[in-house]
Amino acid sequence: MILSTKGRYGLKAAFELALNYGGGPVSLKTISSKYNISENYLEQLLAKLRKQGFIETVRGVNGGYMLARKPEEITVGMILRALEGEMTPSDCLSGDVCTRESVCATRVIFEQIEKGINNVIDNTYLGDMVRQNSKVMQEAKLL
Amino acid sequence: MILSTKGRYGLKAAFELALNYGGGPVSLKTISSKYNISENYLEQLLAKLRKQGFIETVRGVNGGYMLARKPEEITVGMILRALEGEMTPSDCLSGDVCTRESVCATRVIFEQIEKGINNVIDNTYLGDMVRQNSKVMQEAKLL
DNA sequence: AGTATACCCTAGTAAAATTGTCAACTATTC
DNA sequence: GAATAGTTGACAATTTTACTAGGGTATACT
Ligand code: FES
Ligand code: FES
Repeated sequence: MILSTKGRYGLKAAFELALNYGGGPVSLKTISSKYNISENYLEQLLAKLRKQGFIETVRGVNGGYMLARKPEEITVGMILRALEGEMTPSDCLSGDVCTRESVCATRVIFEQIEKGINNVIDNTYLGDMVRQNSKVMQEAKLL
Repeated sequence: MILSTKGRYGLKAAFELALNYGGGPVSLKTISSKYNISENYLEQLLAKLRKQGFIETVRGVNGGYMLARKPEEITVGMILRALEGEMTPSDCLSGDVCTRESVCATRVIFEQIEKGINNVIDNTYLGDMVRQNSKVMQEAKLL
């Protein structure tokens, strides 16, 4: 398992906000009950996204959460990194030099894995998810 | 962080065995001191690899570990999965149906991430690592 | 035969990460 | 001012990680 619930829940929530982009704030309760996620826990995840500038909030009655930018400007990678930290297979890749060996055979592998992951998450925008989803939903209706 | 020390240490050990393929068994102590890994801990990792048929052992004096197959027949993915379990971003992808939604927008993302990872680890063999390493070592010498 | 070497196996365990829960507080609307 | 809804910090249960400890077994060498 590569992603914890933090990344998985948080991405679902971000997708939900993208789905409702432009339609006013969505309350925590709405999201948590739709996806069956603990309310208080999801709150903490959304707080992280807010502190990093991806979502905005409106307090009080009829308040809730909303994307701070267009769905076309937020990548899946931004969301996942905000929640899970760097998406690296090994610490060595982010900053620190390999401890023991000057030339490390496994490092090359880790770099490639990282590249493979980044390639997906940095090139998929929340907007893409919304479009893809509406296409799938339409096809499901046609059956 | 995607891989734990299990996968990272285990892959290093497997690489070391690939490096010595055909040259008799390599002792635990040799590997653990070369890579600065706890002996008893590494033993447990190698036990997993043995139980899944990737390495063989010779007991007694001058004994040690050796690959059970050619380095060209063992992928990085085999090693990592033996140690870490399925390399999936989300449980949903391995067997279980998505719980809440019939059509899940994030599932597509997880599938692509998984595909990206598998693409690397299933197409890289220990033999490739050895060749790549010897090339890098030669280049380093020429400087 | 005896001893040193080296793998085998199980149990335990401290620390960290994960996955939440709880409760008091603040802001907004009606 | 009552109801709604986000904010914050503390904290607790559970699981995973990364080991450690120690006895057991097989082999080689003398
Ligand atoms: S020791 Fe850092 S990647 Fe090898
Ligand atoms: S609920 Fe399983 S991938 Fe979405």
